[in-house]
Amino acid sequence: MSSPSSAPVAAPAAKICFNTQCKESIADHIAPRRRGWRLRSGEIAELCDRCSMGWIIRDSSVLVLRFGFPKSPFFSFFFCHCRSSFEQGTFCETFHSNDSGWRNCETCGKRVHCGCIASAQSYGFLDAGGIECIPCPRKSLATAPNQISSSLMFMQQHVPERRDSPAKTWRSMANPLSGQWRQASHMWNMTMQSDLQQRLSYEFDRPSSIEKLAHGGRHSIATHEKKFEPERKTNTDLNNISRDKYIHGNAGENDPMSTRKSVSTDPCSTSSIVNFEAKPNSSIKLQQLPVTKENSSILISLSASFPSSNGVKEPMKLSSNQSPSQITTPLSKQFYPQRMNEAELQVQMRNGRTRVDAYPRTQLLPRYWPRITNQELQQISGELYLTVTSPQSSITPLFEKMLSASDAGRIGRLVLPKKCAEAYFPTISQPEGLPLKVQDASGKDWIFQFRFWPNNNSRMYVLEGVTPCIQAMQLQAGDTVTFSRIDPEGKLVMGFRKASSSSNEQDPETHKSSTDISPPPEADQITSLIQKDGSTSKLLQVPSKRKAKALGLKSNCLHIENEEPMELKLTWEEAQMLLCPPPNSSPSIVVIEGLEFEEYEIIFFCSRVEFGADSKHGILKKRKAKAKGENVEVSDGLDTLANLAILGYSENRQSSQPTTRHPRHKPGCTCIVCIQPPSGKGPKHKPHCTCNVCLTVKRRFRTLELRREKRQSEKESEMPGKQQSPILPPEVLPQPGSMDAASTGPSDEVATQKVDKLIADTVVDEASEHRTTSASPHKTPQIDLNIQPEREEEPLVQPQAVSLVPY
DNA sequence: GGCATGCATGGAT
DNA sequence: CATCCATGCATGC
Repeated sequence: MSSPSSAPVAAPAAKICFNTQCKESIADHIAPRRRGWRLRSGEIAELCDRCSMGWIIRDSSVLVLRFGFPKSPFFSFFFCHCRSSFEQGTFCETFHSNDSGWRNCETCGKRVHCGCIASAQSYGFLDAGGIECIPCPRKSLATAPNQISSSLMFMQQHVPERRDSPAKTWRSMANPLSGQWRQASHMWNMTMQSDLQQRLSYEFDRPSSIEKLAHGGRHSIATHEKKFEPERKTNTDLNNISRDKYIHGNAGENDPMSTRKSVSTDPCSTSSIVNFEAKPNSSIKLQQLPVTKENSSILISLSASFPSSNGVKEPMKLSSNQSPSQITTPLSKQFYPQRMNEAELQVQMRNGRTRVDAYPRTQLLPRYWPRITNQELQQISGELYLTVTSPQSSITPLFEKMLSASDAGRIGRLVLPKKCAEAYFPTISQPEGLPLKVQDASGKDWIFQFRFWPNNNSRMYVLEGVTPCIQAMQLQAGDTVTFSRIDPEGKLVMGFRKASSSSNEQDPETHKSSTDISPPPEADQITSLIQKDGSTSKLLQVPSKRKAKALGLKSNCLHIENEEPMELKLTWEEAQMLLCPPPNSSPSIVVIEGLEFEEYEIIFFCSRVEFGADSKHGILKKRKAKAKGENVEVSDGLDTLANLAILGYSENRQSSQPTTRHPRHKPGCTCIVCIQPPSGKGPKHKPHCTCNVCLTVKRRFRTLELRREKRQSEKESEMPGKQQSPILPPEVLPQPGSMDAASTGPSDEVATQKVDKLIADTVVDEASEHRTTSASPHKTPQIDLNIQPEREEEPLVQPQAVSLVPY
């Protein structure tokens, strides 16, 4: 049943989801936007929302979205659909076992089904020809881990192996696209930016640690790690294989999601599983992948700030938006602590290699894993990130330490964990060490003497002169200081967490009753809703450790701690697909700068950290009014999020500086849309700037304004009795002529705030809507992806530009 | 005597 | 059992 013919023929008239496991009727107005792969007949498979989302997210991953999780309805939406489409993907087992397309693994000889999309994740192509099933590359990787994708993913396998934390499991989803999904699978290579990330770094760095991580010896993988002998990493053949796979987007075969549960020896089994573990408040990042030329598309990087549980806005970390190969994520930084220069890093990133082969093998004890909360990160970033640091900066939590009595005492010596010091602080060879400048959250610089003294053939690292800082922070024994690094400056930032509140901040739910499954008022709302519809039982669950334990959650799903900033990487097309136009809208073709855009009218909101966030209420409300048939309306939350995500795109890596940059703008564009943050700060184009982009923006704005007015007038004339329900209050809606490229005056700011508010209101409810409308687990369709569409045929990659009307 | 510094010790991991 | 590290303590100013 692996042939497309076995799938129901797309019946546009009936508008039934092409996915045989779904067969959900497709609303007419949605159908045109929910296209899947090209069928042999030349038609395009039409999918329902869920399936199509599952489909599109498997496209090559370039777009980077970061958002708080799970507060981001976008994320919720995203995963709901992912899950709905794929999480139960046992496609091969279910559908394809008897079909053709089987090949033998070149390594083990095992039969591997290569004929279906879903199975594409189960094998990899070898450079020398042939294929190799997942477990085989993994074995290779075990001995040749110095390759970023493999190493990362390999490490990910072990993250949940720790017994002191519940595993976050993630059921890998089936692969709709052979090559594409392999890349897309990278998209799901999540790391916890702070905690997990930290651990990934160290756990991988230190082979011996993995034994600990693989505590319990649940899997034989632990034995593999014992083979992490340095000399074996020189196995260039293996490395090359791994790297090539990675570079060619095939690293998905190495996906630990698959290997971890390698007990499933059937390479076709797509129910591969990966267990993730996320510490509270750690951030999750979907790992950047190198992209091949053909699938390299616009890189969008955006991280959003969402209100933390305590209502404090979390920092928005806008990461770089350069070419994919240039991206140095905090994760990569984490993997490459301070001892690698950017050039090295970039080279290695480009080469798909990590620094682990050059980095001293160290391991942090769990108690030093950074558990910096978003609030703390905000605390740091709030003062530093957007002001002191460069736009492309990112904050990487390094480690933390609970102050001992002596640390907090008047002696002024803060004993540093040896491995932390060696990993993240400058290398010092003399006991005298060197002065180390550390900024606190308020931006104040402190200069400590970073030094050591010999101790039992070892070293004991201390920071001297910390007393003033400790006192300034009013810290005492039991409090925790956190060290983070702002990259790429490498600036050290010191935060703190008071003992009295640290636990709550770290994991607000750990103090809840283990039987308390009621979600926290904010962060877990998505979770709870998803749980209601059953989704979390498979993919999206955001339990606390304790809760997870209490609930006996051991499902093969992704458990992600809430509130964790997350970074997704999507292709531009994926982003576009996420931009759902108003149901009744029809696109208009607009040519801008020589490019044709299929334009849906969506009010674009410019928002940065406030994106989707209501710091006060935490949970955002959706605006209730939605004008029926209103073409010109605020995009719904997802659209807005996507828009904002898109706008986060920046070739200039102005990642930390939120701007209203429009994706259509070219690299280096300095028009107001690109450079003007919502705050109004920064360079401005002159009111009468005649640069191409400004003119374009103005032109587009005028066009849309006129169109909007026209529609409104038409609507009013058609529905005189019906109350006009503009999505935006009039004062928020852009006024004709107000879209002056340089109009960033107070009125604009007011409008911006209102718009942001509306966005915020929109976003959360949108998530709720998607949650509530998400299929129940029983209704969750599996998508029959027994087709291997060629990418060039894929209709989804057709640019479907969405007009983003700057406010 | 008070304080800073550097080393040693021993419990914890 | 080795290592880490919190802290005690000796020494010098």
